Amino acid sequence: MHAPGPGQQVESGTLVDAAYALLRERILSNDLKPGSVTLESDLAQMLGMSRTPLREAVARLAYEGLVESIPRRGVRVTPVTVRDMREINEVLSCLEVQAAERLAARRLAKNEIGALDEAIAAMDAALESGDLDAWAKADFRFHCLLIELCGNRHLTRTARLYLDKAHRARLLTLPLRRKPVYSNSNHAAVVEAIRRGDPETAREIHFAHKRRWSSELDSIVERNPDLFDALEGEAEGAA
Amino acid sequence: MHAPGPGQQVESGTLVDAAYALLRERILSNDLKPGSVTLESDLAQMLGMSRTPLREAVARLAYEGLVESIPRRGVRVTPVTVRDMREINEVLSCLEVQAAERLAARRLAKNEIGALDEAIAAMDAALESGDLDAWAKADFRFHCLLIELCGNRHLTRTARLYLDKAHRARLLTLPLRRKPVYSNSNHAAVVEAIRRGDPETAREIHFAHKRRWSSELDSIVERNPDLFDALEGEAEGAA
DNA sequence: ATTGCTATTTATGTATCCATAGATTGGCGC
DNA sequence: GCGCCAATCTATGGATACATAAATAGCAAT
Repeated sequence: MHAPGPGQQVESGTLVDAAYALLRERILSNDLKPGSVTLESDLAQMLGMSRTPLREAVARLAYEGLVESIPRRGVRVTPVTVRDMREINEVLSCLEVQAAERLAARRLAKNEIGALDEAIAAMDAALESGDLDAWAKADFRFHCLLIELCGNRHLTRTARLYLDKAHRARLLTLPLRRKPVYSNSNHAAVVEAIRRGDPETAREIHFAHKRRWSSELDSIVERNPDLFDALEGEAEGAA
Repeated sequence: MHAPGPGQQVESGTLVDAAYALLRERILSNDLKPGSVTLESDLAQMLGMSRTPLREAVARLAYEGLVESIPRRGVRVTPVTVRDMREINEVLSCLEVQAAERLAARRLAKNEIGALDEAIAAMDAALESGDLDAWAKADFRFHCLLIELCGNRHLTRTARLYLDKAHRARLLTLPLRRKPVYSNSNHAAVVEAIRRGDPETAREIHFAHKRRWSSELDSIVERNPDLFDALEGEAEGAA
C-alpha cells in the first residue's frame, strides 16, 4: 500500500519488525477491524512466530495508540472515534502547515518540486477519471511529500504517524465525500507558493485547506451519525 | 522530578512500565549520559529484572527516540544535537501555540485558570529569589498545563513527549541563559488572553514567546559552540 | 611488522517454560 | 429460583535457555 513503517527504521530482518509492519499494515487498512480483540497467542500463531517478538511489536503499536493491550482479554484494535479524528486533524493541520511554510522558505531541488507536481498531476488525473481510490492515494502521497521534504525530521516523523492514522479514517469517509475538487486546486496553489518561495502564502493556503477538510469531516459526520459507532463494535478479530 | 510518563498510561505495576519509567527518568535528567552505550544485560541487572521486560521498555524508549539499540553493541542513549533541539522547538512551538489558542477559545474552569496563575506566580517568585532551578520547574509546569488543559488528547500526548525532551536540553542551557524575564511576562499575557477568551492574541503572544526562545537558543549555541558536542562523546554508561 | 584469516567469545533475537492473577463455571446455600 | 462463593482453567508477565551472528583476538603468512 504505502511506505513501510513511519520514518523510524526501515524494517530490518527481525521478527519484531516484521510483526510490527504487518500488523500496522493490517490495522491501518482496516483489515483488522477496529474494536476487535485477539489473543496474543492467536496473533503470534497467525504470524507464525512465538509470543516474545509479537509482544514487542504489540508494545510499539500500543505506544502508537493503534492497539491497546487489555489485561486478560487480549489485544484490542483501538477504534477511531469522531473525537479522535477531529483531534488528529487538528494536530496534523498544525504540523503540515508548518511544513508547508518551511518548504516555501527553503530552496527546493528540481526533483523535489517535481515530485510534488507529479502527485498533483496524479490527483487531477484520478479526479477526472473519477477514480476516488487513486485520488486518495495520490493525495496521501502529496501530504507525505509535504512533511518529508520539510527538513525537520522530528516534524516528519510525528506528522507521518498522524498522517497514517488519518489515512485509515479517510478510507472510511472516502465514499461519502463530495468530489474533492478544492483539494487539488489548493494543493496546486501551495506548490506554486512554494515554488515562488512565499512562506506566508503557503501557510495560509494550506491552513485554509486543512480547515476546509475539517468542516467537510463535520458535515460527513452530521450526515452519517453512525459511521463510526459501527466500528466500535466488539467483533472478534479474524481468526 | 516531574510527572511519571507521557500522558499515556499511569504506570501499572508491570516491570516493563517500571523499567520504562525509570530509564526515561534517568535519561531525561541526564543521569544516563547521552551517547553512553550499555548492554541490555547490564541494564537488566541494574534494574533487577530479566532481559525480557527490559527489552520491551527499551523498545518504547527507542520509539520515542530517547535511545537507539545498536545491533551488537548495546543500548545507546541518543545524544541531543543542536539540530534536534531546533527541530524539537519548532514542533513544540506549533503544538503549544495551537494549545494556547484552543485554551482561549474554550471556557476554562476556575481551578484551571488558577493552576496557570499559580505556575506563573511560582515563576515570578523563583525569578526574584534568583532560583533558576525552581524557575525552570515552574516554567515546565506552565507549559505542561498549557498542553494538558487544551482538550485535545492527541495534542497533549505528542506535545508532552517533546516537552520532556526539550526539558532535558533546557537543563543544560539553563545556566547559560540570560535571566528569563521575558518568559514570565509573556506567560502572564497569554493567560490574560485566555482569561479574556481571545484566541488570536493568545496565539500571537505565545508564538512570539516561542520564537524568542528559539533565537535565545541560537545565541546560546553561538556563544558555546561546544556545548552539545561534549555530550556526544562515547562515555561508557554508569555500571 | 602488518595484514588477513580463523576461532572463540559474547550479545542478541527468539522460543519455551513457569508462576500468578483474573475470568469462568459449577455448586451450594438462602 | 436466584445469587454468592469456590475451584479450576487460562492468558499474561516474566525468566530462562538456546541458536545465531557479529566482533575481537590470536595466529600465521608474506
